[in-house]
Amino acid sequence: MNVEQLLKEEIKKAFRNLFDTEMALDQVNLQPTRKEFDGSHTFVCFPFAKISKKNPEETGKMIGAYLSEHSDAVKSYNVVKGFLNITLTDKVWISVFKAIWNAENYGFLPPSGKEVMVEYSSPNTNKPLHLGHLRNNFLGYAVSEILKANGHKVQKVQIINDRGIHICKSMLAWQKFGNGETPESTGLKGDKLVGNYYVRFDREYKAEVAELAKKYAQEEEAANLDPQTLKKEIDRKNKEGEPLTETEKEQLKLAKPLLEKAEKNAPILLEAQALLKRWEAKDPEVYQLWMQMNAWVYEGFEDTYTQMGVNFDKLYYESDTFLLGKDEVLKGLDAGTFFRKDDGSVWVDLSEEKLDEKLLLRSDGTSVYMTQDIGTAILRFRDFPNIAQQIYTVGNEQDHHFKVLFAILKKLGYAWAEECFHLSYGMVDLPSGKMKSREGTVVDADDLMQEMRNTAAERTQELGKIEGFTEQQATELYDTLGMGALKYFLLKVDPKKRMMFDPEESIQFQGNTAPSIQYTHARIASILRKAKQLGLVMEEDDLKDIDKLEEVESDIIYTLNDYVHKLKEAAKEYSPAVIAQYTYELAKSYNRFFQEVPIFKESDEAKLKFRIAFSSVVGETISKAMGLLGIKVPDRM
RNA sequence: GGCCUCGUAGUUCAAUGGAUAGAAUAGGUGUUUCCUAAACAUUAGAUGCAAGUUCGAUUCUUGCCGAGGCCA
Repeated sequence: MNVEQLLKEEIKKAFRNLFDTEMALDQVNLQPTRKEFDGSHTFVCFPFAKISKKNPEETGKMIGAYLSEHSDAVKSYNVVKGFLNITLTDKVWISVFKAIWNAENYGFLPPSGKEVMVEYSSPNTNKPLHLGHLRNNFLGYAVSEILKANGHKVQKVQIINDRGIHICKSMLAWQKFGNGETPESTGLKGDKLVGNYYVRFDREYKAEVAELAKKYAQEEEAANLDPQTLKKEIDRKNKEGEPLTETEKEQLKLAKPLLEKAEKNAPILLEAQALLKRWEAKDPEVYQLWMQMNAWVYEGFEDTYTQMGVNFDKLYYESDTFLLGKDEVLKGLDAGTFFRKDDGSVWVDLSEEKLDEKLLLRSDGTSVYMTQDIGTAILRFRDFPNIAQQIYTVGNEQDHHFKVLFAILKKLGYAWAEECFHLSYGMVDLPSGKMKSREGTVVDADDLMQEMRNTAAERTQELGKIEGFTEQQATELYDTLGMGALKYFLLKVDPKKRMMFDPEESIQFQGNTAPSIQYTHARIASILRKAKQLGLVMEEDDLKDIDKLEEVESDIIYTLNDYVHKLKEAAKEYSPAVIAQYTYELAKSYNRFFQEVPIFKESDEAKLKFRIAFSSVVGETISKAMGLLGIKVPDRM
């Protein structure tokens, strides 16, 4: 039974009989009653004053009086400043509970027949995963689960950016300075090892740029100028808001072009570019090395994904799709959708879409990000012809990129482009500001996850909560709690918003956190264990003997009933935060119930059994909701 | 320079145009003869500034200030 629907029907009737007006059902807007007032549903009367030709206060009173007289469901009402608050009878709540309790698969909607693809993760293969990737992965995974619970079929995929200049940089540094190091020889995870060489490349590169720029300065007869050092000093001053001296301004004008020239001509960069060319020409030696280093990275990523608890149905590799992208661009060129400039580069004109011109192929024929994204999108729809929608979980710094991508696909005549969606999420900031790998202010994903598990272990041991646990059970619990805390922290914030992560303060286990919710679940599990021991099981008939509920009980039934609404809302908004907030509310109300209402002391057996069944439903709902977020719940903690 | 986000308690986050702007943390004060105190109860504290739209604006519009991003 749907309470809201029922109530709306009744209000509709009230309008018909009181004001002789026929309302559409969706005109009747109910909202949850704020807790400082009595009631569960609130009808806002202001918009209907015109229909009733009475003031809102009067309108509310008339409807309320009508309802309490004519409807079995309404126990009482009150009107505060034009807000009609409706209290339903306990009988209604009991039947709502019964429906949920009896439901075969409560919280999972029937199959919709819709199939969607969710892309998430999609890292570069030159660096280990960091905090930003964690938000991405948890978000993509949770959205996938939410869509599944809404009855859709979901394909989880990612594109691995395994080609390009970045991986060549790591390869080159490894060739030059690696001395044949491998993950085995160093004991490092593969992604970490490769990442180290990327950093090494950058260091060498910077040194060469500084050297070269100095040399250029000497050639320009500005022997005293050290462009790199000058630039650093000026950047620092700009950042801290210090004014620049006149000499510095003069020197900067001189140094800038020299520096740019050096950045383009540093020998190590030229070498990396040469390596990329050889890779594109499928030089066996280069290819071999590339496969080797990528294999290391994948192995490392695989480990990190396992820790994160995420997975994929299919992986796409940029090295497989970028050529398809080129083909599509050339086809588009032939068809006149794109145009070629004098230097041979290929462009698309999107001025009609209020976006400007965009490069698709460089003058030397090499592809850009856009090229391969076109290829990948097309390939995916070939692989999965039934998908209605493609969702890209990518940070909001790419907002413009995706606008352009979707516009291009539309221009190429792909109807499905209309249904492509960029699930854009905000950056994760540190107290020190933005994460920058070059400045070493990155929070490594593996390290952070380990730290969370350690903290969970410490906290649990402090509280003395692992009596009777085996070593393995304890380890599992620490993982459940630590990873839960981390996932919940990153998911409870609206994905669209940028968020702050303070490593010190973010690791909390009290309040609006996963461990606190998990704790509620463990308490419920404890009650259920005891009930089982006592052989207490509720039968449907027991519900007939209950005619009165505690206030907190009907509150919780309202919340349980609201789960499906939240599930739909979360899917519509692509927001796991909706589920996170909901779960916390539910756990919080249950904690109040736990505190206020005794269970095993209850002398009325029907009530006692009801409270056990009721607890069980709350526990299951918590478990399901947390499951959507990829968070496990323990039975003991 | 053009375009796009975002400004809410000390801090981290909420609020389909609705009521006295919710939580959590940090700070006060309480609650363990009772099913797990990672809990509960209680107290104090906020919409960047200025206009406009209306019965009503944190939400919509414009301007300014501030933070971040994208495109050159």
